[in-house]
Amino acid sequence: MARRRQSVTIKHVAADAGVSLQTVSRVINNEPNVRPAMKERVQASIDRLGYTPSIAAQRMSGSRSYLIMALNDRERTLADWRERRGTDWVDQMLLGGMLTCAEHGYRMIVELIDTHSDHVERELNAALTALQPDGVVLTPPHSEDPLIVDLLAERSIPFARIGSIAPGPGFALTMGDRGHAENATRHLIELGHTRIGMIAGPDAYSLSGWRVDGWRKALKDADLPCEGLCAVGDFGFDSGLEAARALLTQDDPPTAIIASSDQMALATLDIARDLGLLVPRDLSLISFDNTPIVRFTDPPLTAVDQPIAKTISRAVELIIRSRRDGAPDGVIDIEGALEERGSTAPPPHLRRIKRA
Amino acid sequence: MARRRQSVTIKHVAADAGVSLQTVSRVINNEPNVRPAMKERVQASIDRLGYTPSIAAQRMSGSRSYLIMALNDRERTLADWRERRGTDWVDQMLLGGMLTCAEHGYRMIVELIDTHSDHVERELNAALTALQPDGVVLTPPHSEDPLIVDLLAERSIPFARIGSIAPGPGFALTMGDRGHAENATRHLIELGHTRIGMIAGPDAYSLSGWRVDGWRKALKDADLPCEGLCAVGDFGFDSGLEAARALLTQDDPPTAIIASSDQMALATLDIARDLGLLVPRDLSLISFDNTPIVRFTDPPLTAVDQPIAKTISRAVELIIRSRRDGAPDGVIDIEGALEERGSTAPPPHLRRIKRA
DNA sequence: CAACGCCCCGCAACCGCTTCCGGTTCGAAC
DNA sequence: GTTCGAACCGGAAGCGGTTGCGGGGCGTTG
Repeated sequence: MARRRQSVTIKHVAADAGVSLQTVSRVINNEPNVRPAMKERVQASIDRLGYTPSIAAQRMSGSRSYLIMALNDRERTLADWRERRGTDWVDQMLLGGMLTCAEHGYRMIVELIDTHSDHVERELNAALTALQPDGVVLTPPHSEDPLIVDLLAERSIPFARIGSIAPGPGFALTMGDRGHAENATRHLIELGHTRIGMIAGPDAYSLSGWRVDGWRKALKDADLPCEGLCAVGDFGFDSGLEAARALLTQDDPPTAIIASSDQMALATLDIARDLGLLVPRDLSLISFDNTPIVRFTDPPLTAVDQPIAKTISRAVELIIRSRRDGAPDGVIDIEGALEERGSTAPPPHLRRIKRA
Repeated sequence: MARRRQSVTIKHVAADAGVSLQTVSRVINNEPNVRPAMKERVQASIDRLGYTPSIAAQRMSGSRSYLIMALNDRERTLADWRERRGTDWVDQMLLGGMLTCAEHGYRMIVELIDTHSDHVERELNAALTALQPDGVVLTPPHSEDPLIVDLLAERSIPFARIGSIAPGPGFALTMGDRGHAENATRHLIELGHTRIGMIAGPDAYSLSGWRVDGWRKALKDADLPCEGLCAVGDFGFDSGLEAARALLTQDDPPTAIIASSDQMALATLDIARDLGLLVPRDLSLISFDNTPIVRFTDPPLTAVDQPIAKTISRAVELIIRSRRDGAPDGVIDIEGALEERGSTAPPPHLRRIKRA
């Protein structure tokens, strides 16, 4: 029971239990062909000595490293961080992934990679050979980068593509962007809005397109116009300012806006204030993401919750299980939900009618 | 130049350069006794093949794992996350640490550990032997847990204690809590406030005490009272509600409050609204943390910025350098700053005088 | 009762890299 | 032209596990 400064190794356990190394190894990995009595004896030694296998050694000899790598866009992460905007993606990713990894004896390690750089391949290769992860989680925009996807496929490392529905290697997971945009739009239509604007994300992200599709479909189903009601941003605050101003200063401005990110919604809130518009009296606002911030704005924002953590968690599970069960087929869709808060209400003209 | 599905190892490089393994190893680790010409040749092969050493193998043979472990309190992290409060600590920790690690060829891995549990020791030991990190970063309350500190010291793993000034093994880093609380209080005094309340953090955190000390000192220097003006919370939103209510519903309530966390400040904002107090007209408010949320509240909160990322970054640097330079002496203090926003103003009675 | 096969367990090799140590080469001093 | 030390390079062991394979025990069968 004496605590030692050197870690206990499999050798110590073997000696303690009076068996050979590989028997201990079998017990650790739950392999068959070990008598229950023997298994128990070895387990007792393991518990008593407080033995834990070194993942470095496991990786060296066996094929598993018990590491899952989560890739993120360096530039965007750094920008978000530098400007103290909150880095919800990294945050949610880490937590959702970490917990699920822990449940299976794995660990998650976050890696930042430049996206638009000619040495992406080199960077990724370096990370892969350095860490030798058992799986990789890709988030947008990496999940749609053919270079990265191909590289992982070529190395036959299981990986998950979040926010991509393209067929191809790896598992595809989405967060119901199309449906949620449609629902959000419909929600606004039901409140009586007839001119509903959209601030879309950048084209480089497929999910930007899906959201626009959902918005457009809901409008079409209700015979409402969408021309001139869609502005494009880059998910960031500044781009949101510009997009919101463009939408709200036109001749017949929308009475409701769906923003493709919380940051752009916050920007819209600012522009509305500048223009003397009260939210939700004069303008209804729905955002995507549902980061912690939107609960504390004035008014709190109605938002589509993006279940990032849940999605990453599912991705990790798929990766870990893929060793046994193989790849799942089709696109896995994780549902979020519209969280109603104070930024949506019937449009001004309906109010006036009611008052009259 | 043909890409291979198997990683290139040191053997391939050695063969390609026509030298032995250990020469390559020397080049990688920048060891002396390698002729420049030879070094160049080997480096060329490394570049051409895109070789990166496997950290698992490096850990196995040598003494370095190139991993730094960041410990966090599981319960608190999970609670923060579940309730979508934002997990700024983890976030900032990860980013600050990750970037600095990357600069030195290290990687950071976040580990959650239960704090108030009898198997802390077991959990920590397991993580240490599994990962064999080259260093550990401890945050409050772990940084003040003797069990954890002793365990790390015993294994002679370099580690940093953030938010602890106690002498002992490891490096101590703080974020100027005492001084910042004093400055914040003085700022309010200069605005004319004479009754300044404090919502402190839990006693389990030493920094809670330091902040109270700073607040008390500033008041004492100005001959202002502090009796009955300090309430205690646990950094969480709910505890903030209670503390704020206690302070603001007493007979002679404070006209300004310093909250020891953003969450408790947000709670104070809610209570003030309930009591019909306008911030900053009737109540000035300063918070600690300066998480992204406080920029978007109404009004935006004046806050003491806690330079978590910078501190973690420094901690990582110290750990990595300690191999060469040994431990720094004394407590390292990373300065934050008071970021003035819209939640502080002169107290009501002064306003009335001015108006009169 | 001998032969056969299955279930257990252990010996040895090896994963990719570093470290210890011994051998070779080269330039300078005598 | 030797001698000698420093600089440079390579052979071999070993880190802590896993995997392939071979051997002993024991129950089943002819």
